[in-house]
Order: sequence, then structure tokens, then C-alpha cells
Amino acid sequence: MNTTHTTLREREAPEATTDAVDGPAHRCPECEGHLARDEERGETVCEDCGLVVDEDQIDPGPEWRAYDAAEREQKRRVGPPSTKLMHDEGLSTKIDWRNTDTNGRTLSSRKRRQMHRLRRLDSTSKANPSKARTLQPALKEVSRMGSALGLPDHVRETASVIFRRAHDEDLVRGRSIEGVATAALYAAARQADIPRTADEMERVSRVDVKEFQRTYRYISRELGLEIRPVDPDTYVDRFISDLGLSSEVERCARTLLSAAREQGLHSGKKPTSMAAGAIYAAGVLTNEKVTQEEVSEVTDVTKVTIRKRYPELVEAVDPGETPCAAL
DNA sequence: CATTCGTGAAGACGAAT
DNA sequence: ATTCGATTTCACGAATG
Repeated sequence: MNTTHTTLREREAPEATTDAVDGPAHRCPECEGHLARDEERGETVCEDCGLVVDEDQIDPGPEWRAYDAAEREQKRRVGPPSTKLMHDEGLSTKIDWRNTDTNGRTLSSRKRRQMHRLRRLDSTSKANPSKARTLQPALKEVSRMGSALGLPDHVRETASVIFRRAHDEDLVRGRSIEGVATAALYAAARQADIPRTADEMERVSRVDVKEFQRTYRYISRELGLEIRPVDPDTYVDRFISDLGLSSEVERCARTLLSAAREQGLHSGKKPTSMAAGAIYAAGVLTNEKVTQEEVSEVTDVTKVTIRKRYPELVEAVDPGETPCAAL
């Protein structure tokens, strides 16, 4: 029963003698600095310059190491993990159709009736046609998009749970499965404080922003999902990294944002707008060249909006005091 | 020439009615 | 369901270097 799983799981993690096998893949391509894995965000970032190197990685194998057969036997966990990403959560039971017990003897009529009942229950829970036909493609979509966006597994799982709940409450009726799946993933990412922008979602989804945003609002309200407005700060590291700017600029941008928050400047504005404005302002303040065009490009915020926001951000810090510049 | 800056019209959204 | 106010976007042109 377990032969396929063991061959898959027995792969050893590569030897940890870092210096010997230290290829270019373990160094930051920008500054040769050390790379650190951020499991929370599903990213690998350079400790020195903050560059996000690889947003979605391949599973390198088991997280444990074994030095002999006995130890391997102890540590190995057989079978795939249970997951919300499969319509039956990766757990399934099979009931033989034959009316015989494990020794091949025929069952009593009492037992036969019981087995008949069990079979019926088993098949309805597993192959409920309408439910599984909705759930399977939906969870496949969630998985595909989540992976394309570099979101960690736990986000995809909560997205799946959200979709299930929506489905249980009959909220999918009349809406496209893809739309609800996209909305669920969007919600899950925000709940986990690893938000993706609406435009980022659209790039990997089969439905347009308008549809999934509408759907998102609907299921969010109906299911009572508690989702706070996105803190612009959560976008800063990603945008800074995409723009290839220094940690100097990043610190400055964060300073501006927190100063703006103090004065309630965040309310009513799109979080990405604030982040974009702060980053551009930070670029000017630290004399690091960034054009509005470039910032607009990676943040999906128009140049006009950046122009509108960044003077307010500069105003927000103490007049006279320039915590960012000092160059 | 590239970049920044300002404007009016238009669309979308949340809140209030 | 409609209205209202604020925000964002688009398309343009002007100013700046």
C-alpha cells in the first residue's frame, strides 16, 4: 500500500555542507549576500539588500534527516498529508462491493444489509455529484492561482475552506466557480496579511477584476469574514524589491507611512496608492533615482495618483525634521 | 528628450438617505 | 434604489531640467 509513497518521501534533503555545494543559487544575484527563507510569505529574501529572489519554491523534500534505516523508519510518516485542497481532504475510504469478509466467507444477511447501508453513505459523501463537481475544479483553481502568486499552502487551504463555506451556504449559485474561487483566495491572502492586489489576482485568474471584486464583497459579507483594510506597509517590501531600491529607501518609506497613519491620512485611500506615494517620496528624499513611471509600473497605481499622494506623505513628517534625507 | 506637474471629465466605491 | 462626496484614472498639455 505504501510503496509509492515511500519512494517519494524517502528522498533525502541535500547535504547541508553549505560551503562545499554553495552554488550561485544560494547567494543573492544582486549583492552576493546571504539569502533567508521567509516561510510566512513564501519568499526567499536577501538579508543584505532585501531583494526577493524567488517567490515560489519547489518542495526540496522531507524536512527531517535520517542517518540509518532504523532512524528513517522512526521518522517517516507514511501517506500524503491531509489537506483541504482536495475535495475529500485527501482522506478516502474504499468499501468492497463483495459480500464477503476478509477471509472470503459470505456475510450473514444482517451484515449484508449493514454493508449496503454503509456503501450508500460512503458514496454520497464522496461522490455527491453536484458538490464534488463544484468543489473539485474550484480547489484546483485555488491551487493553481495560489501557486502562481507564490502564496504559501496555508493560505490556499484557508481559501479552500472559505470556498467550502460559500458553497455550503449556496452562495455559488448564479456565480461562476472561477469567480468565487478567485474571491476566496483573495480573501484568504488578506486574512493572512499576505495580500495580493486586485490586478495581481486578475493576471492569474480567468475572471476580470470587476467580477471577482463583486463576488468577494458578497461572500465576505454573507460569511461574515473579518478582514481589516490592508496596511500599505505590507506592500512596501515587495514593491521596493521589485524596483531594486535600497533598504535606505524602504526605511524612509515606512517612516513616511507611519507618520501618515498617525494623522489618519490612510483612511479612504487605496493602500497601494499610499505605498506608491511613500516609495516615490522616499526616493526623492534619499536622492535615489526612481521615476513616477517606474513606481507606477510595479505598483499598478497611475502617475497622477502618485503625484497626488506623495506631497501629503512628505508633509506628514515633522516640518523641518527630515528623518529620511540626512545624506 | 525625459520627467514632472496640473486639469477637467468620467468611472467606481462607501456611506447616507 | 438613488444620491452624494471622495478618490482614482484617463487624456491632454504645460513647465522644468
